[in-house]
Amino acid sequence: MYDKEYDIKFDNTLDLKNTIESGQTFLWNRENGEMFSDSQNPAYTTCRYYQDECVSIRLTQTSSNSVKVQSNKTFGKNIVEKTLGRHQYKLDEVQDSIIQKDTNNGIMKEAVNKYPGLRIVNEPLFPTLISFICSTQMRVERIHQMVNNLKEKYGSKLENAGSVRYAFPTADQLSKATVEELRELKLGYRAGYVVNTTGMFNEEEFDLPTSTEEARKSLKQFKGVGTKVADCVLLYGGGLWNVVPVDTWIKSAVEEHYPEFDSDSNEEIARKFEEHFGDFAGFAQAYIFHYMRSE
DNA sequence: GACCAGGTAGCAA
DNA sequence: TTGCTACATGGT
Repeated sequence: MYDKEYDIKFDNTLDLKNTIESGQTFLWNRENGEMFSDSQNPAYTTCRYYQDECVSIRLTQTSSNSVKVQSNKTFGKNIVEKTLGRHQYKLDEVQDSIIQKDTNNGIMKEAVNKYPGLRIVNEPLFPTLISFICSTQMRVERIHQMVNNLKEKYGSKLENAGSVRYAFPTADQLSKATVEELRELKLGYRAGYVVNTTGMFNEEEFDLPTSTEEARKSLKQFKGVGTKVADCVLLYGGGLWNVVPVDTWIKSAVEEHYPEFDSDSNEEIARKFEEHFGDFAGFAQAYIFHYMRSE
């Protein structure tokens, strides 16, 4: 299945497991065993479209700052570099920035020190949009299950040497789904949002505006997309690192550790957090989120 | 059996 | 604008 193999070395530390399993992306699966359970150094697989081709990828961590990429296509390497931010930034500079700006050096420093290789992923837009529409009022484990259900029912199947992989469906493929079918896949009330949003989404023409505010507004036109979901899409699917999605975990972290950012409005918390931490505020959010959840 | 999970839409005031 | 409430589903 994989005739291409590459090593990617990062300038700074990379923690593959915590990056992929910290609720930023639901597009990867462990090769053996369930996600979000104890395991030392799992291999991850995904299957996706790139330039109209279906690409299968297997990823393993080989040292504290390198991964091995196996793929059926040469550009499997490019996909991994984009997803994990090989060229976009130096993680130590990002971490220095948010720790220096922190008003509660205790918790932020602790979170960064606990997960020094945690990065922000950069995944394709449409799968990220649908994944986070599914995420409302759901546990991370079940979101992952819903995404896998969508892949298996509507995505392209890639089969070779006894292993079977499914790509997340394109908007065109997913447009065949009905609300009834999606309810059978346990999407609950989100089924209608997914059908509606998929119908509105034109994969070729949709382009995220460059300004954060305009981009957020354009995402919120889709059904099931409010501020929090839009912000997740911007951060994990749009590469906008200044954006801070505020959910129940961040809300309680703010109440406990950052009272100066607190407000009745999650949107106001988000903007205060963004304003304070600046360009890398989304990283600050990711460290706090993962740290709170793994307590 | 209540309560909660990476919230949002729809409606009233 | 702000403040309710219903919404599917499964785990604790």
